[in-house]
Amino acid sequence: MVVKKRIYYGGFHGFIAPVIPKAPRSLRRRSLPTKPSQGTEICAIELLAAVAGKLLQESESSISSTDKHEPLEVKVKPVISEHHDQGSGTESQHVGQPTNLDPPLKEFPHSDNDSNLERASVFTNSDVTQKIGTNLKIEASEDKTVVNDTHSEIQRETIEALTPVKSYGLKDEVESCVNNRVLKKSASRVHLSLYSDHVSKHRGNVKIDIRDDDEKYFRYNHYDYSTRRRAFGSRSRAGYKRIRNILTSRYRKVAPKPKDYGTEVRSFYHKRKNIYMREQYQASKRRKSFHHNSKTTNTKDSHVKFSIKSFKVPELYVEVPETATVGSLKRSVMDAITAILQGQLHVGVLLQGKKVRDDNRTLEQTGISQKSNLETLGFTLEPSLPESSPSPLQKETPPPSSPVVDNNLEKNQENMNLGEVVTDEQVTDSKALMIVPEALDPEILAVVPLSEKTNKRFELSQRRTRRPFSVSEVEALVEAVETLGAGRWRDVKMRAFDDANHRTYVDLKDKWKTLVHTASISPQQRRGEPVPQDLLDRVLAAHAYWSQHQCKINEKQQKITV
DNA sequence: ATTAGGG
DNA sequence: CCCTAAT
Repeated sequence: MVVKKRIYYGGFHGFIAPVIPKAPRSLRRRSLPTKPSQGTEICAIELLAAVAGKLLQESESSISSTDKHEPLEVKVKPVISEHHDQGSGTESQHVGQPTNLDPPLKEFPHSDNDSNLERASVFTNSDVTQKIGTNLKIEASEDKTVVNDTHSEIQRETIEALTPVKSYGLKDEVESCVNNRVLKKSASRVHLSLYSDHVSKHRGNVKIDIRDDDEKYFRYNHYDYSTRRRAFGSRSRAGYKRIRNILTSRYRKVAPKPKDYGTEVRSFYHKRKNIYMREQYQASKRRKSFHHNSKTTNTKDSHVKFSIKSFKVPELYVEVPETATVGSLKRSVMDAITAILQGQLHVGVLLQGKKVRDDNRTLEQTGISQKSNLETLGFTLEPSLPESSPSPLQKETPPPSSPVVDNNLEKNQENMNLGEVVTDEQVTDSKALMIVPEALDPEILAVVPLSEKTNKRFELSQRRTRRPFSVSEVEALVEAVETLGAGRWRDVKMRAFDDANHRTYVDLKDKWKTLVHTASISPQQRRGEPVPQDLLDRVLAAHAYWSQHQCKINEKQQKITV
């Protein structure tokens, strides 16, 4: 029998799942805001991961609401750091001086914790955003005849404009982050510099769930001011179960079937911590820059002027052993960043969320003009990585920007099993791409505790690959329902799909539902592999029959009860 | 674990 | 397909 969300408390291969008392769903889902315990240290790295997760969430939610350019407000409460001894300065002193790595908060008069938070927020907005943002200015002509202004041109210029960023103080920023094991202002500062785009566009809060190696569980700063988003951070436990289930499920054919790692896995689990940073840079939809008074404004060759605040960058994946030195962590982070920035970069052009593929059309033809909505113009960086797992059976090689590592271990395997090809036409979703600095053991990765957003990510990626019913399957289903009736899906499953592990009775039920619908609409409206009309007729007949049959049963039952 | 139905 | 409520 196929199990999806079952908990195996026996643990597998030495990995013991935490026993969680079950409560009603409504209660379990509720996560009460919890104040941080006093004096608890937050590792900067974990904060980094948390912020990254938060930003990821922000970016995801922002897809549907791109117009909410609100500043990110990071509600991280610095627990340990002390500013009492710091003199108070004026705020304006350091604004715009990002290279100053001194704790920025000391510039503000110290009061209580809450004001600390505010200060952090202020700092990030004023400082970091400016930095990267002002570095990229691009100008392109709208008219091809005047200037070579195809998309390739834009892309080239974009890369050139990006170049300064490489040498620019990114490294210092990152390293200053890593230097602080205890949460300090500079830590959050770095995060935000990495996500400067979000800083300028989103408002949110950060919740940090930290679990230590002994499964203790802390929740920090659950300042959920936003009502439009579902809280994340209350599902770490569930995430564990998820992972375990995934590994043990026959449906989810995740590649890593653990060998006999036994205690090895466990010790590993205690040794390592996973930092899973995913970042989504919302492709900058920069507003028009304002050059209306310029003399060069003719009617003939209008130019498209815009600036790029930041780029949508694929996720960063960083894994570091807990026993590693801080220095090596620095290098790992640096590697991940440089790998993106120095690798073969491609620039994708997005217009209204859709990728512009034709490099040869003019901006005008594509609809990119100063008059039109330049806010919807965006760019993505698309590193091209070496194929991690070339699958000979894969008929269609995914574009370099598409997910390579992520959950494709599973997908690839399924593809091979079924000969199916997953075509990711979600061009706007070129997010999942990992930079793995060091060789990564997927088996271990799956067992290592994952941070919250990783869980979410993992779960999201676990949607089963679509498997359209074949005609023969439909035939079998129809036959079974004809004899057993609609509603006895478990019996239908056992009768006709007992050996098809990937078809649950829910699937069969759903399929029947769609079959009935398909049969009742005109052939022109149907999609997918056409189902023979005679089968559809049988569907309708069976549906009608069993509907009536059900009615009769109900009537009888009613008479009996009355 | 199954069933029913909405998303 | 997924998710949930209700059995």
